[in-house]
Amino acid sequence: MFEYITNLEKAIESLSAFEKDKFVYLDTEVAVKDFDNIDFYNDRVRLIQIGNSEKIFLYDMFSIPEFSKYLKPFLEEKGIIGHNLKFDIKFLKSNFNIFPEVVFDTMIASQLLSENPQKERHSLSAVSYRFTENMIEKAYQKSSWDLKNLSKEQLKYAAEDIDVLRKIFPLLIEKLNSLPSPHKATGQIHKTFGLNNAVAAVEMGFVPFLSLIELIGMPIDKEKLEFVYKEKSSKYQKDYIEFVRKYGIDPFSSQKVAYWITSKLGLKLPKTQKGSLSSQDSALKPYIDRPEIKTLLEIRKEKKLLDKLRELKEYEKKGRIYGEFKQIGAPTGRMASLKPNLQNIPRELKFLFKAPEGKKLIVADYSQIELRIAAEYVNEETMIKAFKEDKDLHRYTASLILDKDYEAVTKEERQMAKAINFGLIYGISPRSLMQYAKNNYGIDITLKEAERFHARFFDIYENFKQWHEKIKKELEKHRKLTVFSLLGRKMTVSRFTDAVNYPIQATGSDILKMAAVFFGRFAKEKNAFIVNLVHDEIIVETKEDIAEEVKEILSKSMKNAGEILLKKVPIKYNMQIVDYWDEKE
DNA sequence: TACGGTAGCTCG
DNA sequence: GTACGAGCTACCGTAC
Repeated sequence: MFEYITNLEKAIESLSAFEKDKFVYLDTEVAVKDFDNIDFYNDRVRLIQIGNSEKIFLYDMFSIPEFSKYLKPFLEEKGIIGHNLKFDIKFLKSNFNIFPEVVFDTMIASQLLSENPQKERHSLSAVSYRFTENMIEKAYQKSSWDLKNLSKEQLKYAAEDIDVLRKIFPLLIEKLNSLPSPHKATGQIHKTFGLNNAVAAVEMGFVPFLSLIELIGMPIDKEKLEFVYKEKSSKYQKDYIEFVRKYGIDPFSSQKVAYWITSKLGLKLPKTQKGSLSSQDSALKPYIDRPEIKTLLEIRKEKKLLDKLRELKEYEKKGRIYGEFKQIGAPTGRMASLKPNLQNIPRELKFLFKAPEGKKLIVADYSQIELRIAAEYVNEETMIKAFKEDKDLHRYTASLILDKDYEAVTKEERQMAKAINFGLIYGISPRSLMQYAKNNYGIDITLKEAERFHARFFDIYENFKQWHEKIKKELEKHRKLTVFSLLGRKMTVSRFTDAVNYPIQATGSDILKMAAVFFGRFAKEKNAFIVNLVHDEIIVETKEDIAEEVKEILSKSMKNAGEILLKKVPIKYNMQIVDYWDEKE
């Protein structure tokens, strides 16, 4: 049963029912104008539902907006259990300046427990069905929550979600706690919910701060965006027309381009998988010395940048871009960014992202984090030693493979070694190494040579060899393998390359998320906010006069996070106070 | 006309 | 035997 509250006194009094609870269940219903385009600043919260094991109250925030004053200390003290709390926290923060930090998100929990988090659904109804086999009705979720009088059905629906949370929470906690966890969860979240799994504790801690990132948005120079768009647009149109006039070819018609290049220009092109002639950029690159090819590639590049500019323009609102993040976007725990994707902004456009007047950006990234993780993960002493001596790892690998002096390694040799080093993380084969060298550096090496480099690499870094062999054996035997990040994120793989890559990539995401949580907590009073996260990079927006202070906090956060998981390999990161995202280097 | 899958690009 | 992860657009074939 539930109680619908529209009276302030009753509302205040009702809170005493939760006196003894460490945590409460929470949900909100919001009057949203357009569900495809939710406006977290202008759409209004109608209901806040709060419950414990016995009671459920539905607070009508249209009737009692003053109640938020009482709710703020209450919700910021108690633990909060909810489903997809990023949504609720964004509204609580924007509507009432309420920001709970001790939370347990049942959606995140479900994702962490899933063997295939991308392919399974994690809506409240899906999770409820998976864990309790109860079907629930979500038809009222998008009903009109701005009606003067809410219907009985709406209220019943609003209360039901709390009831579902009550049922699934203990099941989720128990399952999370039964996962192996090499690190012990500590702190408020662990204490409040009895959550012992460290990965889950980090993810839960991250939920409020990811909510803030989305709510605050990434600052962009609107005027510059408009200007650059217009400029590039007219240049592109001019170049495109000029090209068609000159050569009679549409640079985007792959068929015609391939015919033109092979028949008219007499050049050779590789085949695509389906057997037709390939005219993708990489196939044309070898002929970049020819002016017509160079122009063609330039036009394609212009078009791509123009498309991206159009996309940014579309999402820009008053000098900011409010993107979305999927907290667990990949099985490795990496986030995904969408609407728009702020994690694949072309380098050439990063200068558009600019701190507003009186503000600065702090742009920070971990240096070669994945190689450092790999060295730690397999305890590869030769590589650990190189990192300890602060060597340029690619140059170092080249010098060992080629048996040359560290100083004598050429640029090309270093590039080659870089490919091998990266190949290590991805589980490269000699064949792909050969392909890579050819495609990316135009270096023609034979399969034999690639095999020799490959073998030499594993002679030098012995523990990597043993690691790879162990994985291969296990996979042959069982077809499947469970691997863990250094924090303990669990992933089941069936491909060799995944078994090699996942624990490394996942440890990187563990570190970044921990750093973001530390920063969020340390910088709370500074009014400084993370505005973007890109796998190994953190971008903070801060007032100019305290930028140095905030930079120190960020530095500490990144260091602490890294050192929790990397005990043998030193952490390294770059950090700069700038106006533009691309200002560093 | 709407949808699903793929290729090819961007980033890490 | 397979170099890892993501999102977005354009494009193409298929279903209605």
